[in-house]
Amino acid sequence: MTRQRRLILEEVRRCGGHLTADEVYQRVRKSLPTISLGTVYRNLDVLSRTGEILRVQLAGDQMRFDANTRPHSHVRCRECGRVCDVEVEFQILDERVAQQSGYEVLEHRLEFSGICPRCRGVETPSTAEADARTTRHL
Amino acid sequence: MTRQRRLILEEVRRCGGHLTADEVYQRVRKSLPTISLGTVYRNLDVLSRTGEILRVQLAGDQMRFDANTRPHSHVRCRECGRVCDVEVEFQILDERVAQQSGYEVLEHRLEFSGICPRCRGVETPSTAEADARTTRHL
DNA sequence: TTGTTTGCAAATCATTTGCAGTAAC
DNA sequence: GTTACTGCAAATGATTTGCAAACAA
Repeated sequence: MTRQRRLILEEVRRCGGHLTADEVYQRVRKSLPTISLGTVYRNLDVLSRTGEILRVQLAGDQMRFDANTRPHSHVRCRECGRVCDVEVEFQILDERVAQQSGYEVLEHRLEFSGICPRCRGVETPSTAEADARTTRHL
Repeated sequence: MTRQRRLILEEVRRCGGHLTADEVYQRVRKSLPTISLGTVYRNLDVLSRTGEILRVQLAGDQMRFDANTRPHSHVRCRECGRVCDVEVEFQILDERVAQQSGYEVLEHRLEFSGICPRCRGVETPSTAEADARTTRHL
């Protein structure tokens, strides 16, 4: 556990959202200006292998890293890129897929997209609450 | 509609599976050796915009193109990379996500992964049938 | 000390783009 | 005869890697 690795992990945890490698790099650089982007990539890789952070791969977007390691899905806004975590019951889907394909299903990856409350102009107290758990991916 | 575009569309349709741009390029080159990869990319882009083919984006894999334009999901085998189409009922999921996030959900993208029948060594007549609808992505 | 990790720079690899020439309508 | 499309080659951008020096155990 080097200083670099500790700082990277702290930064991903502090943000709470879904950071790209470069975003992590820019943030860590503030306290450790000599760190290199390669080191950030290598450490994000190690940390996700050991299960301390989660690798989030949204279609057509860079890899992102999340301190919330509980498996979960995402909704992405097509207008502003904002991303929100959601939880969905999958068991029935997995069974259905196994039945159709004959595969033993071990994992699923689900991403929704649409228009977020803010872009729809319907920012109400209840949607504002959801917005708090949200990350903007431009 | 140029010769290039027609040949590219034919090739995607003939294969039936999920081809990468480079795979399309290699195949079309057999009948039109002077075609360039850039042209293939540009035409795959046009054809997917006009809805004649489908852009398939599996996590951590290159973009692929599919003649089956009906929206559908995929199971990918972790052992051999084989990919099979599946259809799943999403309406309930979309509603759940909209409720949780406040987003207006327009689209979802779902990918399953696990072990395919062949890799599990349980190739039976019924799984062989599913295997026929399958594409291998190495 | 011994294996791991670093910073740096160069390499990869899929995809995109600028441009001048060519083909479609 | 425009306008869109092509081939080529170079640019892009995220990610990975080789290497010698530096560090953590």
